[in-house]
Amino acid sequence: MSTPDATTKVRVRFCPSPTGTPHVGLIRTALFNWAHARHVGGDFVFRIEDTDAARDSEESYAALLDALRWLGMDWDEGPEVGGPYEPYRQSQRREIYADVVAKLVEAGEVYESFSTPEEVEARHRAAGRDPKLGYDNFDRTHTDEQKAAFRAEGREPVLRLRMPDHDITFTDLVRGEITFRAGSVPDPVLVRANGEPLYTLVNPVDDALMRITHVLRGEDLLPSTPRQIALYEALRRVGVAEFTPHFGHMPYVMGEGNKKLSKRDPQSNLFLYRERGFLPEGLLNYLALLGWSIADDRDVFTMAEMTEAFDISRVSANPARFDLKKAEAINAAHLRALSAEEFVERVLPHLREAGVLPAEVSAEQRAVLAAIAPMVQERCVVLSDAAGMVGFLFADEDAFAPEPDAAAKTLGADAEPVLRASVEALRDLPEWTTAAIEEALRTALVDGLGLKPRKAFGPVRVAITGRTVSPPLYESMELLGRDRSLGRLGRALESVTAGA
RNA sequence: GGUCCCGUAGCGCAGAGGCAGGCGCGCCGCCCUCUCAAGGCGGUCACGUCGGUUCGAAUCCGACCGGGACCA
Repeated sequence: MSTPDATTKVRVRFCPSPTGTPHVGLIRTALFNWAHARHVGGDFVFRIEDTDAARDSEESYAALLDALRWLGMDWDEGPEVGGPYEPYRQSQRREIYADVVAKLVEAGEVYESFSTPEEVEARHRAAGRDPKLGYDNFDRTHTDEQKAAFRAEGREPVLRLRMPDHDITFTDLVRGEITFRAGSVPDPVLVRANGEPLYTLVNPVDDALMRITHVLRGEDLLPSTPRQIALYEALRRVGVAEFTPHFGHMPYVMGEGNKKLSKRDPQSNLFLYRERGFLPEGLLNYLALLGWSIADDRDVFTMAEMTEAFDISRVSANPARFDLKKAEAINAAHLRALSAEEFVERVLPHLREAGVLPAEVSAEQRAVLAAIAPMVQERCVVLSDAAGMVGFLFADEDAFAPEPDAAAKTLGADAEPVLRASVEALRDLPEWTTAAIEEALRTALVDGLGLKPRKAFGPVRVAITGRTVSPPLYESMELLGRDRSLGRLGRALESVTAGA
């Protein structure tokens, strides 16, 4: 088999079908292709396989571009970018396929096959073979008269590729040498009876025409590799392909249980992660770990580090399980690594989305956010977590009320003396700073009332922030301001007194 | 049914003929502590089974078992 030599520029491709929302497994495939291209300084080609009119949609197509752009996986050739092998949507390449088919027919690489599945099965049965063996290569040797006779019966033939009668061996970039025995792969259909070319034909033809050197794809396509290699051999003989690419098959991404992560599983929906506030670099980092690792003692890294280190031969052949907890942990690490300014920028859209901040953020709101950001940042796993933590700072006083669960837990009758003492201690505080607030509250509650800190500050926290879990209390109060803080403590005190 | 891939802790990855008790996530405990995080310390948990080759096997070979995929 003639494979691309060292002087051929490396070209990889990502060629999804636009059916539905991008799947994290699909994105992992894109990532490994992209990383390989960037690592070796090759081209990353983006091609859309939109030949299934029944399942493809324009929304899905747009979603694919949106996904790659959000993640920062730039393509050197493809939709909206162009390139020397246009067009990059299969739906616009039909004449090309017709032309290739004509060459294959003329060269006798493919043949007309008239058998129905029922007839194939019947022949297997009659010969005492397993009826489920698949196509039996029966139509390989028909004469022109026989074919004419079939046509006279009203039959229309499909076009099949004649598989070679030798073993097919190739070196998988991920798995090493793999051999398919001669005769174990039946002659595949390349073109339907109605003239429609199938994936079997179209995918390798485009790869050949686009001079793809490395086909890195999911393990599910491994069994189709022998017939593609056979097709490449035929395409080379008719002058369509220059070489047969290298193949590498990446492991499955598994979901719960022992099943491949399904498209219908919400865990597989890429955009759900974006909506929750995963960082592109965090998600990508996690996805990279699905079958690859940068080192045995490290798993948080940037995409620059990944492209520097990525080596397809070090990808594991084992199925990878998608672990949401781990994904979140990796994302949280990236979130913490952000500068405070960057964090504010990124979190803003999520705060607007949650209704915590208005579309037009005032300078004052921005300043408050910037001040609380460092304390919130290290408490977030995803950006949307921030909404619940900073909401209390931007709430209208009329509308503000502690969360019912939090209130039920900490604002009972025994909170009354705590809240009363807090108001007393804070009312005339000379300066409203974190340090002063802390000292006043400690003196009043811990020393004065003899309470454990946990008991002392719980009711204050809920009165001020509305939640049992919040950013650090004194800083929060300083930012809230004296009037609003005292107002909230006062109202909490009223409700406690009224309830008692 | 045929073909192909994969079995190292709950999960993800290292280890590829030489003492497996590695790293990260998770979980548990402790420290820190105004809550929750973060951080620090400690703990928990693994080579699918059976043969073979070898002085020595997670690693090479074979069979089996299990999981998965593709084709029909």
